[in-house]
Amino acid sequence: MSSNPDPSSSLVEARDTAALLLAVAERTRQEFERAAASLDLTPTQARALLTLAAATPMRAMAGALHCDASNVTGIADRLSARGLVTREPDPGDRRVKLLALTAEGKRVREQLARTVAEASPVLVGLEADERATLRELLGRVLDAVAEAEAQEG
Amino acid sequence: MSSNPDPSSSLVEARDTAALLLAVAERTRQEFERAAASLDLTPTQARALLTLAAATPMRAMAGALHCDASNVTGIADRLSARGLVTREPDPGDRRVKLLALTAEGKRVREQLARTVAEASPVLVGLEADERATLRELLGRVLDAVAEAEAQEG
DNA sequence: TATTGTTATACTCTATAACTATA
DNA sequence: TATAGTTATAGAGTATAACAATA
Repeated sequence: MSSNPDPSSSLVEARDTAALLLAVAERTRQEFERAAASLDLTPTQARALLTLAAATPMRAMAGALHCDASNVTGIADRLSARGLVTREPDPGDRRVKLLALTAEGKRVREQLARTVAEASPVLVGLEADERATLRELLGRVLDAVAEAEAQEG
Repeated sequence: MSSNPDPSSSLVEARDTAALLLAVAERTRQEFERAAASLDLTPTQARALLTLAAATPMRAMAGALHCDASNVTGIADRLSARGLVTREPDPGDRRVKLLALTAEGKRVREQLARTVAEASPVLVGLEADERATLRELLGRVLDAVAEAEAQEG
């Protein structure tokens, strides 16, 4: 070990990178929360809205939000009370209810997506070519994580 | 606009980068939550613990957690009930209570920091030189955000 | 007067367990 | 039997407003 300084210093820099990513992630979360609040949405409601590119079974919504299925009832209730989503029957399975955006829901979702994108930390401080590099690296990270997940189960 | 394709395509790629960062941030949040849960901590409790490198006034903790000061009472109560923190008087100002880690709190905090670092998405999928590039870019993003914040107030 | 921490209150998110209607 | 959605329940985080102790 002492003959090669790389292993330990590599560990250190890996942790530095992890800490930096955690800080940026924290910041991103904060901006997301602010963007959601500007539209009177909680972070969870905002995440649910962004999930609804198409009508989605409530069970699938629970999966997308990484929460228990019982939570989706309340989340859908509150979005529904604001007129942003409706529960539609699934033609193929009468147990299933599909969450679908109303016209107003679509408007709010688009505004949300715009606001979130505009508030992203990457829009300040990086040039176009640097963003390209960042995109490449982040894409690799996501792919690796997805692959690791697929293997483990 | 049509004479120069760059502005619009640049906007598109900027949004792609923002979306990618959001996805990685979401993933990071998820791993953080899992690491916290493995030590029977909620995400908020874990964030509070990581803040406590040194004894911290409750007011400052509220600032670090970006939450209202009234919340810190309950968060400190629960950490205190588990024997991880204590409330110490501030010698210089009798209104202030300093949150300080117990010996057990220090142990849990260190274990948490280790687990969080090991679970970071950047540890899979990136080589050392790529992590160096990522570190450079993320550092720039953080700096730019901090600067923008300082200007706006 | 202003600030620190607390309490009371209300809302949202979260998981667990038990229930119903369908499959 | 198994699955989709709901309800009941309980704990945690969140903000607002009002309060006591201290500055």
